[in-house]
Amino acid sequence: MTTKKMSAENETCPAQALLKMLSGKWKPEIFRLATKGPLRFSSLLREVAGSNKQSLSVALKELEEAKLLQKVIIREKPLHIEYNLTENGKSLIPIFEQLESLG
Amino acid sequence: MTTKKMSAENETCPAQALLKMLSGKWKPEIFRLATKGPLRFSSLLREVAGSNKQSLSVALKELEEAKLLQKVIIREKPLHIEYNLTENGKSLIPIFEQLESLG
DNA sequence: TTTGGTAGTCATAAAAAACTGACTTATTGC
DNA sequence: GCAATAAGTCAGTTTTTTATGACTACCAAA
Repeated sequence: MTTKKMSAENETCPAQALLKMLSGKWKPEIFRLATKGPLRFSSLLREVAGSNKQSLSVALKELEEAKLLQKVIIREKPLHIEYNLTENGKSLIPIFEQLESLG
Repeated sequence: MTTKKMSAENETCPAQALLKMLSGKWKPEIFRLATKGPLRFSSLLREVAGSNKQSLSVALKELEEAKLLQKVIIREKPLHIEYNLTENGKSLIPIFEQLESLG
């Protein structure tokens, strides 16, 4: 069963995992918005220009799996879901701000 | 001529450009090696496990275009080429180290 | 029980990134 | 001129990422 191409993720570079967490077309902006406050799916869809449900869904899931965001069900007026930064996510803010300051 | 899909790069997130400079399968490791000293194509090909000429070539070109690396022709024994960090590239080192420390 | 809001999933298609092996260019040493 | 070393390029293919539109699930109010 030795497949010719293994996605064995031979990551020899420690920074790579972190970079990957924020890589792709939508994750950086989603992360930035998350630093401003809780996110809702429908708001993102409206506010993130050019985005689409599927891509946001994938990006949110990946940010969640990377433990940068966490999903919270809000049992209120219209029941909905919020995405918040985890402690892990918050620890990335200073680095993110440094990146922004260089841009 | 309104093409349905424009790659208009609507980058509303300032950090995104920086992240993009180091995105992809090979650029993080190449950058990390560049912080240790000058790079040569053939050495990279040997040292970066699983890489290949084409991908390294593309990655180096992108790092060059992003002004993180610069190409220098070395007129010595066997004439060859070196890739060095630019000042711009060096300014990223602290951020990169922070990323590594979190990993 | 139908309607409306919220938050998605699914199958499929298109675009971008990465891989492979053959081929190219430039310089040096014999 | 001929081979060797270094640094690639090129065409074609595969893999991964992103996009589209239709459809689903949950709850609440009328």
